[in-house]
Amino acid sequence: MLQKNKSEKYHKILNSAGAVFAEFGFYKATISQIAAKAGVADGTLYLYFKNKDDILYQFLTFKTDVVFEKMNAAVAAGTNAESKLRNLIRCHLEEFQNDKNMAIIFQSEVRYLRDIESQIKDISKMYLDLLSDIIEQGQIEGSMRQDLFVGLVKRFILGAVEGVISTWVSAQGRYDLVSMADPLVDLYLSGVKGN
Amino acid sequence: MLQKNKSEKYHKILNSAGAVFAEFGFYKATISQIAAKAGVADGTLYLYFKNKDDILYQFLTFKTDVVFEKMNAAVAAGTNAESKLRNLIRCHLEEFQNDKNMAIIFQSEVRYLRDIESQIKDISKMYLDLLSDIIEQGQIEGSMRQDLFVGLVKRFILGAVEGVISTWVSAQGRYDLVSMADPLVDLYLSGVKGN
DNA sequence: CAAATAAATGAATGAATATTCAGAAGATGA
DNA sequence: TCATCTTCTGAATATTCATTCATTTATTTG
Repeated sequence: MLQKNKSEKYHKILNSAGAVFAEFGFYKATISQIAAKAGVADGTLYLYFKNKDDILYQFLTFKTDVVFEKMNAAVAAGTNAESKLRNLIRCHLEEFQNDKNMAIIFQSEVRYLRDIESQIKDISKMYLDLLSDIIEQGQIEGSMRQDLFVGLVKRFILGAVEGVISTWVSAQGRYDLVSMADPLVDLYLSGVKGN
Repeated sequence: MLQKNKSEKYHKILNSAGAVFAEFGFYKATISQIAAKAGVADGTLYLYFKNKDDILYQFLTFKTDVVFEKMNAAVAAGTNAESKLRNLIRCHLEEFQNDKNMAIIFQSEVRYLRDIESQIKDISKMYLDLLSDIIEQGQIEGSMRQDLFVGLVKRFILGAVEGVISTWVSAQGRYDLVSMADPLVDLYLSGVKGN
C-alpha cells in the first residue's frame, strides 16, 4: 500500500536515489542499485513509489520545494533590487554547493525529462518569475536600465548561474562555489566593458 | 564491414538519428525508429556504426567539427575583442537556429557526453578557449576591465548563451534567435545597471 | 499471547530492444 | 550468362531490468 505520510524509509530511499541518479544518470541507474544503497529490498521501493519515474519526480518535487522556500526568503530579505539579486544568487549557489547530488541532477537530468518536465513544478519558471520581479523593481528604482528586455535579461542571468554551477560540478566541486556569487553579480550589473 | 568513407547512406542515417534523438532523447530513441526514418533495415545501421552509442558520438563529432570551423572563422573576421565576441555569439545563435535537432541534442544530452564520451572533442572546452582569448585581448586593448576573473567570465558568457538557446528550444523555435545576439552582447559588455 | 494487520522481501515474470548473422538481393566484370 | 564480391535485410537471439506477488517477518491490539 502506498504510504501517504513521509516516513523515514521514504526519505532514505529518496536520498539513495539521488546519489545513484547523480552518479549514473537516470536511465543507467537501476532499481536494485537504489534499493541496495537504501538497505532495502527491490520490492520495497514499490511500497513508497509508483515506479522508477515517480522516484525521480518526487525527488525533484521535494528538492524544488525546499530550495524555493529558501530562495523566496532570501529575496524577501533584500531591501532593494540589487541586494535581492545578490541574496538570490548567493542562496542559489549555497544550496547547490550543499547538495551536490541535487546540483548534478538538476543540471544534467532535468533538461532531459520532457515528459516529466511538464508535470513538475518547474524550478526554472519560478526562478525566472523571481528574477522578473527583481528586474522590474530595479527599473522602477532607477538602479537598472529602462531599456532592458526583461525576457532576455532573466534568461541571461539564470543561464550564467547555471553555467557557473555546471563548471563547478565538472570540477567535482573542488573549489568554493559560493565565493563566485559576488563577482557574478558584479558582472550582471556592470558587464565586462572597460571604462 | 564498417565503412570508412562517409557515403550518402551514412549521412542519411546520421541525419535521421539526429531527428529521432532530438524528438525522443537518446535512451527512448530506438534503432528501429532511426532505421525506419532513414529508410533502411535495422541491421544496416551496424554496417555504418559500431553501436547505438557510436551513432550519437559520430553525430556530435560531425556537428562539432562543422560548427567549430564556422565559429573560428567568425572570430577571425573580427578586428577587436568586441567585434570578435559579437561575431562569435551571432554565429553561435545562427548555427543553432539553423539546426534545431543539433541544438536540442547539444542542450539535453550533455550528461551523456560528459560521462561516457569524455574523449569527444568537447565543444564547450573549445568554445571556452575561444572566449578566453577574446577576453584577454580585450584586456590588452583596454576595452575590457583588468580586474576580470577570466575563468568566471567565460563561463558566464557561455552559460548565458546556452540559457537563451535553451529558452528558444523550449518555445519550439517560434521566434528569431539570431536577433538576440546584439542585445545579449550588450548585456555582457554593459550589464544591467542604470547610470 | 494469539490473532490480525501491516511492512518487507526477493525470486520469478514479462516486456523491451540492442545486436547478430544466415541468407537474399544487387553490382561488377569477363 | 555465370561467378564473385558487396551490400542489405529482418527475424531470431540474448540481455537487461522494471515490476509483481506469494511468502515471510514485524508490529499492533484485545
